[in-house]
Amino acid sequence: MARSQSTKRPTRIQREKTREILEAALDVFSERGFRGSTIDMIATRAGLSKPNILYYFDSKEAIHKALLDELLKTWLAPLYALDEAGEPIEEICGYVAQKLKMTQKFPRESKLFANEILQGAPHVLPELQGELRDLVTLKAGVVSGWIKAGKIADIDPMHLFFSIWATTQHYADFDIQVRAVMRDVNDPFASAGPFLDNMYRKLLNPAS
Amino acid sequence: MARSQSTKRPTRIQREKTREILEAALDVFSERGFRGSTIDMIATRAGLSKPNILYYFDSKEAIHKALLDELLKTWLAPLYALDEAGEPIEEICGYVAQKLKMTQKFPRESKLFANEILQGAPHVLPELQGELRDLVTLKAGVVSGWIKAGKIADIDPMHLFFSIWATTQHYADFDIQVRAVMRDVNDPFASAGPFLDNMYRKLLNPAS
DNA sequence: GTCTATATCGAGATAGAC
DNA sequence: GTCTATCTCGATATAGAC
Repeated sequence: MARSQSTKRPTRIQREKTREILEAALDVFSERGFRGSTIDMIATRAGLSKPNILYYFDSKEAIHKALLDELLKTWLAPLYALDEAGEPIEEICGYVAQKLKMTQKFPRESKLFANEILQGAPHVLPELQGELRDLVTLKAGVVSGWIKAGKIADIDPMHLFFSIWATTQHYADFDIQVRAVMRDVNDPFASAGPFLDNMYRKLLNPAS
Repeated sequence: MARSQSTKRPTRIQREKTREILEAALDVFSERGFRGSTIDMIATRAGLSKPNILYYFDSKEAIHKALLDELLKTWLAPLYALDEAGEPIEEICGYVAQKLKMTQKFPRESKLFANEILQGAPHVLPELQGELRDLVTLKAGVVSGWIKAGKIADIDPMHLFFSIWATTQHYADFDIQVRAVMRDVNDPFASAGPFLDNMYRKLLNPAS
């Protein structure tokens, strides 16, 4: 039988090992980037041998691609959830809070994604130009509707999303710098939450 | 004579070639990261041969370090310029504008720095924990003074700086994503400027 | 399915001619 | 100072025993 990649019905053990490899690979790739990582590092962290890794995945690139595909599915979920029928400011501030929570809970995923984009998105450019663009265009329309209805201040919806992504993911992607500056604060996320909530409430307040 | 690195008086030609190599290296490193770049790529872009590069620099790492050292000097200049005696809101919004302008003018430097931090700052961690931390602590004190004097709203100064860095550098570091989303906008920076200026004026307004 | 051993290749760095 | 040719090493991927 060929590689498990082409197997129709993976056994429970196969699924578990695949999961363990992806888990180890996420550690390594997020810390060192794709080219800075070696299969040996992944193998060591997964407690397997190098050829054994290549029994489950066709190549180093295949592992990387699998991680990115999985990531994109969950990464956009909070934005999909932005609800036109909800209370505008609570919807957007709720989105900010959820994005920050995801960043705190999944810093490795955030770094993996940042690395990919920084290198020019060689693996996910089509998804950015397709699914992401469509989703952002759709939700920017929702925000524009709120603005026209006078429910929030008049701001550029796209830049609103960019600023939310930038400010939240910063705490994972640049954590070394954040920690270097806030040396004696052990949880930067704790104070980042209220800061960002306050910032976006002021930005969106229709009265100002 | 040994490597030019140890030469006391580099000739004009030596300085020019060194500059050309650094210029080419900045291109390559910012696009592909340190490990994704090869000396051959740098050589080709500089119009030189591989061994010739290694005549001017001891190693690939030495080129990278030279770029980072040079970068740090100019990167912090705008923050140093934040003036306690100035008008608070204009000082901070001026800093935002300058940071955005620097990001627009030096996107390669921004990406080089982002790559370095994302990988855990292997080369500049001491500078982050030293010079950067000291500078930010100092300027956070200035901002705190403005808050106590009632000149700006009560916000966390450190998170203010983080948000400024994140929102401005985002347009260089994640430019592929920004361009994918804003497909038919040819200059995202043009609209980002007013958006950020408005955002920080609202955030800092002491009346709210 | 999992290992040891190995083929192969790319890239950093050096030797030595010019 | 600059080149061609080469050494060397590390890493991906494969062969083949168990």
